[in-house]
Amino acid sequence: MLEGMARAVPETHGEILAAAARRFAVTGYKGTSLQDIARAVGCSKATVLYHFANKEALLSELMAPAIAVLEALDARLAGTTGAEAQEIAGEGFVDLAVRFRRQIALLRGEFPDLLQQPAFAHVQQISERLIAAFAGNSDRPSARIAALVVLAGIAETCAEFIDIPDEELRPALLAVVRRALEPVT
Amino acid sequence: MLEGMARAVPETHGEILAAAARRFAVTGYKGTSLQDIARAVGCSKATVLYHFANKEALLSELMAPAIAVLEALDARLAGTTGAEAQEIAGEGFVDLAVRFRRQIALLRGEFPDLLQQPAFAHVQQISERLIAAFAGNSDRPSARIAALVVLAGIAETCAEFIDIPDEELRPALLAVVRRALEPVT
DNA sequence: AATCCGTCTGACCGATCGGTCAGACCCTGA
DNA sequence: TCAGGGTCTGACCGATCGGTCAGACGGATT
Repeated sequence: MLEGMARAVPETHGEILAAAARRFAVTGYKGTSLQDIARAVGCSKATVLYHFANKEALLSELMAPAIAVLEALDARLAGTTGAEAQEIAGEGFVDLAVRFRRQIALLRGEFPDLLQQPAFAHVQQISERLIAAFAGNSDRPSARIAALVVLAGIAETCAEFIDIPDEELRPALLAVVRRALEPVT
Repeated sequence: MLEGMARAVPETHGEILAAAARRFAVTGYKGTSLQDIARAVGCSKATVLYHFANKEALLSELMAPAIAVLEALDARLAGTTGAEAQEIAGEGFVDLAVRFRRQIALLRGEFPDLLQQPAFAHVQQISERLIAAFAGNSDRPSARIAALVVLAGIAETCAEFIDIPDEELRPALLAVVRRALEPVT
């Protein structure tokens, strides 16, 4: 019955997931059809839908690890204020954005739409708390504007620089974050 | 024959253009169908395609003024270097982004795709020169990374804050730009 | 009255989308 | 040898996309 052995069967599931990650990162979620993914894998569209209930399930499985890390960052942010919140948010989000560059690239411009889906129910509130942390929990409009510039700028930059090594991207992003954020009064 | 009189006929052309601007800014270019625009105007989809050759022509006419200002900024940038280039690019682009917030919002995430279209032939090169100017014409990777964070952050922030008055958004953006850019060595 | 033309529309087109389904194929255990 | 189940696929579905076209309508010109 149960055999803990490694399966010799072709791991189509994983191949589809990997191909979808690659295609989504280039042409976005809406801009990539199941046909595209199937072609990249070398199977039929029906096979993709055999391994994944629907297109949204594919996206959810792809985003799950990134969302888990985002939730962990949100937890670390609880109870912090001012400069401490800015530092934790900056270091944590740069880390996350660099590590999950592909995942960030795939929701370029589709972020508001995809947030509606049940799989991303919490992400909306988390990103609001993240902006507040970047603003040092200040409610001054200029602080919130600076926070959004930093947040969106990091995301877009990570999505753009897919190929350069982490060791080069991370410190440069951290430097610009520390410069750009409005100092707490 | 020729009468310079004001036409009493309904200016459907302008109405379609205005409705398209509003819809595109919310749901993006690809995400807005000609049917959507027609419904917002209160006419048929065929009427939209009577006044505009195709969907791309609608986009071109909508983007033309923003692109003209972008080209003017590019011309002012020619021959500048270092801190001067940073200042001109910063002030000029913030101005442009604030004024044409709707136009920027509509190409959220679709920027790379839409650049392929012939109407935006030069924009690709202009935006590369703009990034170089933000970097103070330095080729250090950290300077270019900071430049992209600023450029993308401004664009996304303007697209997000559609409703707040210009007088509030502009100075806050200018402040974060001047802070964030890497000082020229 | 007849004509003409700018404006507008419903019906239709081929393509593509996400998704379904019956059945083919093959390996395994009885 | 046969039955069962996991894997895979071609054919198909309804919906929607951008775009086309023949013709209806109405006001101005002759």
